[in-house]
Amino acid sequence: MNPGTIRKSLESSGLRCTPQRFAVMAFLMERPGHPTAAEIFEAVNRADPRCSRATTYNNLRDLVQAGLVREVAVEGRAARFDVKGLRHHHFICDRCGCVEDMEWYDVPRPPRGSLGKRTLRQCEVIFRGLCAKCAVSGADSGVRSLRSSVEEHLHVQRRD
Amino acid sequence: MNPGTIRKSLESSGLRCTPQRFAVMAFLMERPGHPTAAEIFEAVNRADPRCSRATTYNNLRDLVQAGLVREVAVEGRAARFDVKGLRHHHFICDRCGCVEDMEWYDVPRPPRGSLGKRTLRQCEVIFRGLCAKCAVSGADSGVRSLRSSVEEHLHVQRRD
DNA sequence: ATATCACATTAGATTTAGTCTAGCCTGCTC
DNA sequence: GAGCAGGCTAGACTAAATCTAATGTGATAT
Ligand SMILES: [Mn+2]
Ligand SMILES: [Mn+2]
Ligand SMILES: [Zn+2]
Ligand SMILES: [Zn+2]
Repeated sequence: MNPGTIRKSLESSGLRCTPQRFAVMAFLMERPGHPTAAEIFEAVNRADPRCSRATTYNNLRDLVQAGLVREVAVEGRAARFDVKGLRHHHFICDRCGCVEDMEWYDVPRPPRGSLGKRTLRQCEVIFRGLCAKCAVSGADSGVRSLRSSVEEHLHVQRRD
Repeated sequence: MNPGTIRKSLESSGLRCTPQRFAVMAFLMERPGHPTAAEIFEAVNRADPRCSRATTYNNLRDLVQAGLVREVAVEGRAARFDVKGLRHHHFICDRCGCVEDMEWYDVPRPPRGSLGKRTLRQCEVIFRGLCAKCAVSGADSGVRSLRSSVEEHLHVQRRD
């Protein structure tokens, strides 16, 4: 990824291009696998120890606020981060918690009236299930299959 | 809510109906506002100090695994819990982080082929924006409006 | 050139949210 | 009533993230 591009995207969002902020952004761009804050800190700090933990977290916060980076919360696991390139949805694995990109498509807005006084900014879809790796290996362990076997036994329809 | 109903739903999911487990479930049913684990612990423990923190968390884990309760992760905040009654989606407030129920509707499945070897269990929609309270009070502060003003200034289209 | 100011960064302490441990209790079966 | 499994407890522990108080950096003003 061209350094000039990162520089420009930072500055056009009103953020100064400091070495630390640049490094966080560059790492996110060259590693599109939704790393956690801890992973980002470790990698950036190893490459250049001039970026402390507090700075990594501060910069992630700033990048999210500026709309350049997305934070993805995952149940029971550390948050993951994602440079906002092309629009996309997310698939989250029930077993390993990994986050994967899914092709984007338009989501129908909520039915008229159900919104009340709320202000809608975004509709996103989250797909859940087993990632390719988890679906293949030992397809019969983990949360997902525990659930399945309970339901199978009870002939119950799960409601989400 | 009828105690018998709770009892039955626990047992038909293969969970024993202990006083502590019942209390957690009962609290979730009579307080449909997506409380955090800490709130649940505090309330249940106050009503009956025989339910410790570990037990509250263990029971929440068991209830989620059994499919009776849903856990909702929220960026930068504690997870929230939700009894699975009628199907519904969620609205999460950008500013205060509250989680609100939204009328359910069918979500189009991901386009054929984009799923690969993954196993799909669920598609859920998450709406984001400002809740009624936050939309009304001081509609011009907070993350949302910082973003908006940056974009307005730059004439930039946000991509999610 | 020097002062000033806002913003950025730092190491490490602190808080928050949740998990783990080791032992005890309770109800069921033999 | 011994044995056993599941459940419960207090409190220690851990992971993730935030806060604090001090320092650094670079732009502008004098
Ligand atoms: Mn992504
Ligand atoms: Mn809900
Ligand atoms: Zn997986
Ligand atoms: Zn709100």
